[in-house]
Amino acid sequence: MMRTHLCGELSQSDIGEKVTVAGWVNRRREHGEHLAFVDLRDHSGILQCVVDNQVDVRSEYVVKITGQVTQRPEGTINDSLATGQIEITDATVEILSIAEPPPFPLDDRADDVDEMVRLRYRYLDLRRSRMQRNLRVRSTINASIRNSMVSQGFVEVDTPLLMPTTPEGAREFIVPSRQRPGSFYALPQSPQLYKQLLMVGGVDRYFQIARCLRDEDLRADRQYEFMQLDMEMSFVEVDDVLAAVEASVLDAAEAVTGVRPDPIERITWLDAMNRFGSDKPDLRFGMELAELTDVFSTTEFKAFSTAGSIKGIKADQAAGDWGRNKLDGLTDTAKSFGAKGMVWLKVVDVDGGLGFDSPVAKFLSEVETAALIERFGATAGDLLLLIADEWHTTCEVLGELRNRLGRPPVSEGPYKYLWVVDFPLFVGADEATGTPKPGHHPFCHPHPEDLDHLESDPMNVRAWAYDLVLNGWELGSGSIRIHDPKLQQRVFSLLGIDEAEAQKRFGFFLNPFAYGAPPHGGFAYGLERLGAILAGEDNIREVIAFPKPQSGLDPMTNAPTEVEPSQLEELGIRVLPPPAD
RNA sequence: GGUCCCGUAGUGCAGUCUGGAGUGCACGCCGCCCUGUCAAGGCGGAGGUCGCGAGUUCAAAUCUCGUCGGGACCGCCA
Repeated sequence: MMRTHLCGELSQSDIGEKVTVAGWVNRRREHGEHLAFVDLRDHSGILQCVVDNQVDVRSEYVVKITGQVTQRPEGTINDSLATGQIEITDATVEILSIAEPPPFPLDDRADDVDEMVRLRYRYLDLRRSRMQRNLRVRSTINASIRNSMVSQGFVEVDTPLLMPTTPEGAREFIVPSRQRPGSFYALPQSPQLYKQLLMVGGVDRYFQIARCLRDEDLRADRQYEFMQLDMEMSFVEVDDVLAAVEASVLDAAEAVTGVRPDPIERITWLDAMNRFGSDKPDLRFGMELAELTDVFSTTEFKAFSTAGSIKGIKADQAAGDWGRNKLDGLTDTAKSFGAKGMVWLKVVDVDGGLGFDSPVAKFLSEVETAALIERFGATAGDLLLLIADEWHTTCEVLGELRNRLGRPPVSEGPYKYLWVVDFPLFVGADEATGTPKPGHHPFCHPHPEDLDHLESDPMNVRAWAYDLVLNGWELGSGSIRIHDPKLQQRVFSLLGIDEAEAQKRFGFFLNPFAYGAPPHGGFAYGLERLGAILAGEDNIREVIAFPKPQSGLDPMTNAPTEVEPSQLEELGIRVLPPPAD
């Protein structure tokens, strides 16, 4: 070994030892001809070495230093450094690599550097303690999840990256076949189909730390490629799946933070929408939606009299923070989410009681005003926001407004995990055909209590489908799957898919179910999202070694690149000229 | 496909509204000095296509239009 110790693991108990450490020169401080301090950095920390200033070492030089661990002289102890009690003296320095000055400081100041610069030089960015910590958070999560799943009797199985294209769901990355020019593989959006076939194959409990790829626009919480803990179990009900997933998530969280979270609360999708206006509510703050439809049952106010659902939220003592311009902006926000408008009311003192400062105050009766104040428990200085629309829009818009007004950054504590259960089987309808669209995916098992009205009232059929939410981010989702071909065909029929089309689109997946499929269900959750939140980051790029910016163009490798004409020739591919505008 | 914000030295910024010579700050870098510093200190120095291209103007970092790049979000992500 080239070294005897890591920089960060040395302490006062090593005083007197002769050691060899190696790493990068974090900083050098010169003090005349024969004295300089070199702060040596490796992934474990920083260690001060006292060296002869005749040695020419500069920032980011890679050096090996041999010397004696020594107690620092009185008055020179650095409390802000973990190794601040000690230093290496009688040091001999061997330069292993020289280095150009880095394009940006490799300390906390780089947090403010343009992210493109960091990504272009990601290999330098990764030397920083923040990135080292974040990669190790990811590693800890993977290790504890793997351990948790194995200890629960799950079997780790790899599934193919090259698979057939499937028409449903996210846009796929496709890979041309050389041996069959004109045909293509698709990279998996998830191992969904394979893991269900593993259940048919008797694996019983499967898991995989799986790479998934989706060719959809990038976001703070979305990359083209991401990792998920993917799992599937046979002979189980909803509670069994949730318990297995919960154990792995809590194990991972405990391993990273040192604190085991409380058992995860559950809420139904319907309650989540009614109370928080979201299917991924952030429970770190209140500001729940208040039901107001009944308050306005006989109202003269036109905008309210025709609405199917009226709800509102209250921002405590926020009236002063929201002037006309900002409220107009908030109204535009509400409209951009589909609302026809937004009513704001500032609660003010009027003689003998409370009233409203609002453009619509004059349209509200005394009874309605009093009922609103009472329903919200409002006091002077509060700001009320009301939305009147069809139920789903009312909820969703208020959920968005609630987040705008009250939501802390996702990375801020405390951690609030939440199961959202009983999702609807169908959400909305296809505009062209009028048939319902699957809420989760077409293989999701309807709730047995709702099977009697599957055909007569499909939009009110619940699914055995569930999501895991952390601080308002969807970590993952899952469901109990349909294992009975007859039930599967009922669902397909509702989706407007006849047997011939089902065979064509999903045949390779459905036919195996004729050979004896066990009841089964599963789940998958995103490891970058969990990692980011546990690492205190609000962007998953910060916990990915080599992420891509929103354009998907890699500033470090310049991918994607053009390929040689001969490569295209071999694949039977001709590229169209760029479209003329 | 859309909305909003950003782009000035290697890095972070000020200057832009109200046009007047690349005017400036901090860090970093290079050289010299310095034997107890620790995001050391002192002195000196180098470093600029104000993202790019048009337009307006006697004059553009500054105003206008376009374009490129980046970010947040909507659509999209079964």
